[in-house]
Amino acid sequence: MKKDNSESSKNTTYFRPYKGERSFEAVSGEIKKLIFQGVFKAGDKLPPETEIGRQFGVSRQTVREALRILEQSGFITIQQGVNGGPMITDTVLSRLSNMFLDIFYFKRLSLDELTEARFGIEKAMFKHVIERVEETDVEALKKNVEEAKIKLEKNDTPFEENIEFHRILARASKNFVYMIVIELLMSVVSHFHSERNEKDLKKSARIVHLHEAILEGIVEKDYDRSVLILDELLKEVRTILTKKGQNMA
Amino acid sequence: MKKDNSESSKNTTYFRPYKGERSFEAVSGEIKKLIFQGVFKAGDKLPPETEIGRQFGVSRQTVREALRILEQSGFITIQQGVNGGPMITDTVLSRLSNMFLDIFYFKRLSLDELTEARFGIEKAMFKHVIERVEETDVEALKKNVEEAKIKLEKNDTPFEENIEFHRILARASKNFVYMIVIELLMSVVSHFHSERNEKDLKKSARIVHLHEAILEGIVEKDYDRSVLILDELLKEVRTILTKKGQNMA
DNA sequence: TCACATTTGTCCGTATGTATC
DNA sequence: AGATACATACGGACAAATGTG
Repeated sequence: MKKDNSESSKNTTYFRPYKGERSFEAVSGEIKKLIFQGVFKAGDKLPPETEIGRQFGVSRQTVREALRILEQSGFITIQQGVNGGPMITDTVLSRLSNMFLDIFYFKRLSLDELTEARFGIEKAMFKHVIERVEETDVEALKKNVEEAKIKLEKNDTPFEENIEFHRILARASKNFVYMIVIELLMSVVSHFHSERNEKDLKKSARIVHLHEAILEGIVEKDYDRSVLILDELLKEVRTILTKKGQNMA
Repeated sequence: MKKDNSESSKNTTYFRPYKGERSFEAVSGEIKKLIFQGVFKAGDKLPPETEIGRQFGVSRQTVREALRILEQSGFITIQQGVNGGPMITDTVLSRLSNMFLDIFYFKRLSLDELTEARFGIEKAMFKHVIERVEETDVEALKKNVEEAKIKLEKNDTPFEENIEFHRILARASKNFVYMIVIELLMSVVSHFHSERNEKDLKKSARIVHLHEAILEGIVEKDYDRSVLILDELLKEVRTILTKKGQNMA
């Protein structure tokens, strides 16, 4: 804060950004800290911009820039209108995925190397899936495969379902770090599927079939067999994803 | 843009955000697109805020909010002063790491599950390291180990060097996706090392020794032996990292 | 060293769009 | 439909930082 010349100087501000930090950074940092501490939880509403500014002793402009940062980081969303304002909403993972996708474009990465990494990571993760899978996970996987089959019967390609299968697997690993990493990778895959929307029912059916086989292996806790099928699945995916569009501008 | 009532209406604006998009989002999106297209490259300077606003036909305030987004995403940095202004600087990976660290705190993840995931991912990656390692990578690894040893001789703990070892390994995999993922994981490890700065020379020496052994295995392209040592190393790391501070608020 | 120019940082005031009641 | 409360966006001003002559 460079100015504290508020003529109505009854609101003495107890808030000071430390040297070198800009005011809006200090404000966004303070709010983020409150979110981390659990003072604000998802669904809670923050005061309107004017009120936040009053409490921190900064202008609305400064508050707005702070809110932009929090919004971009996935901690809040903002609504206009009478009962609107900034609201705590946990979309951090989605924002992280968007950023990863940006980097993917920016660095001109290839789907080939993405798939290669996915290959190794998913296989490593799968070990824990077999160890820790619970009944609810199996149910989710079964439901997923069923929905994919229904789409196939309607001559519809179950892209999203087939991607979701791997997200469910990640959840079943009971390791949040794997979940995040898989989410990053799959969000890129999902993005390119929705971009070039090619219908290949035969290949989709093959994938659903392999998913079903993996599911059987999981139920029977047959790690070796499951991993073999997973291998086959990923090879299949690889040929689909990398047959064209090696990298993209 | 809600207002286009510029009395000096000689600057007719050809820029309009599409319905639903806010002006500052449109501006940041346009600039980001130019960066992706290579029109702006790292080191280039963007025009000052006022000029950007003039070109897009928006106010300076709107430009500033757009710049906050680009700054937060790691595409630009900003300097005050006469030769300052927004400059294109590629810090996207660093920003992604910061966001991952935020999520790590926010979701109260444990170093234990981080290490578990790192275990699997690094082992999967290592297969490609052995396949694709080049002389420059070996040189970098050797240099790293030497620097770590020098620190040890000075009774200093080579935390950063030991973490950097794994970044170099990731580079040697020649797969940028692995590099990104490892960067995310190691940035968390680095953060916690610098937080609780405990000097354990004995364990550090042991790690450096294992790094050296892995390096030997790489040089001799002895995958099986290298992986065995990597296993040992990661187990060692695990005991160090998880002996306390399972999760942190 | 010291003034000066440039550019970001921050403030205020005002108008308008938007969603809710 | 109208009033209300909120974000969005505008313009103008001054402070602070930083490089230049």
